[in-house]
Amino acid sequence: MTRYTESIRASLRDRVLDAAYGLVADAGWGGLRMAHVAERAGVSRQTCYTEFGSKDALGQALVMREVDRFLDGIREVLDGHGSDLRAGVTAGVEFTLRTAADNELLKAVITSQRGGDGELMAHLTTRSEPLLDTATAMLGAYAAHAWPEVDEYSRELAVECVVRLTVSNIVQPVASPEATAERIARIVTRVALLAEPE
Amino acid sequence: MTRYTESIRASLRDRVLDAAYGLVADAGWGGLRMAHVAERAGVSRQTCYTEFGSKDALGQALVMREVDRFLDGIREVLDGHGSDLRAGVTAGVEFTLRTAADNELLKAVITSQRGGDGELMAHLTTRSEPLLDTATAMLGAYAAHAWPEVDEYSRELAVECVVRLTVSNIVQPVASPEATAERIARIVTRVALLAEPE
DNA sequence: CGCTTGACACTATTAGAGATTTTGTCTAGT
DNA sequence: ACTAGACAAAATCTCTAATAGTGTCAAGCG
Repeated sequence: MTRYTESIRASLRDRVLDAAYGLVADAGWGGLRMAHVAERAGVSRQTCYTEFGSKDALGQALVMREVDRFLDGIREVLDGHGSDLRAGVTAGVEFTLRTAADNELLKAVITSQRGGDGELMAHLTTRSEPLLDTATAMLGAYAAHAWPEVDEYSRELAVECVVRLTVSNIVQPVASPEATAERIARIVTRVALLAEPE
Repeated sequence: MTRYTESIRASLRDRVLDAAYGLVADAGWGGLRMAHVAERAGVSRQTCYTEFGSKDALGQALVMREVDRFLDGIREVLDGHGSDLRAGVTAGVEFTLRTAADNELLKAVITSQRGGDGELMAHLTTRSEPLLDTATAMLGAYAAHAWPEVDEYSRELAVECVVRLTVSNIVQPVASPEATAERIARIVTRVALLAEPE
């Protein structure tokens, strides 16, 4: 398989996945028809099957793509803020809140929401459950790099706070993403920077 | 209506509610039959209707009782720890985690979980939504009393942390209630006690 | 009175048969 | 490498009849 064919195929996969994403957003996973996906992607139904194998497999590929994109986004945001952990956290949290707000699918994955329109998740043992673990690990590594002077236990505490508070604010938002991110970063800074009292 | 009749009636209501609680736990709200409730409570079906009016009304009464009991429990736990906020928070969180663990109904209310076996909540505008708000307010008042030297903003931050982290750990537990409560109290202490850096 | 019992209409839930879609595969054609 | 059409098998919808449950009434009992 040549390089060229590979890139063609990749763009084809992406077109199909894009179509699927839009249709799932409109009608939910249950209302998704392979025929519609094919049509919207400008491709034959058969091609979808040869490329993905089955509707379920297409679903898996879809959430895997979304998850990977999200994780890449987080990585990018974090890397873009060098050693300023506070700024990194603020930006990362805001990015996550915004993503969850306008990507129903990722919101469902992040909050581990079952049932509802996201019947999609019903059978996704793959890279969807470990999402939060991966994000936590990434944030932990970033924290270790950006705040080497903080002891490990405090860093752990802080990272757990970021993740849990962020998810909490996705499920039950009270303010804008900016304001919330700012607030969470503030909390987390305190958790990390205060040595154990008493 | 005499005092005596009142207490008789109250105990009758309680017996019926107890029966309903057990049956809901077994079969879910959807699987609950008024006839079974009456039978288990040792009461006629008609009595249930004269007392509560309808199945839905009985459901409301049930969750209201559970919510009130929970709130009373929190109040008691908090009051039992005088001015030691840290101890109070630890005990309160542990109480909440334990309650959620063995009271499916309250767990559903606390986490605002919709659908599932708790189809009960589908139509409860009453004292179920404000639960977290009430608990938050109680904790806030308690904090103001136990930690007067901490500025209000820091207290707000800390209270929000307790509530959100507790709910988060109900939804996704990683350790025992004791360990988790201890951890949350530690985090919250840091949030409250650290003056704003930079 | 306060409760039980049995009877009742009305409504919601369930079960099954049949029609209709959709999935997933195959084959021939471009 | 993809499209197009045809197809069996499986899933989903639809409608009907039967069943079960809710909510109300009136009669009876201590």
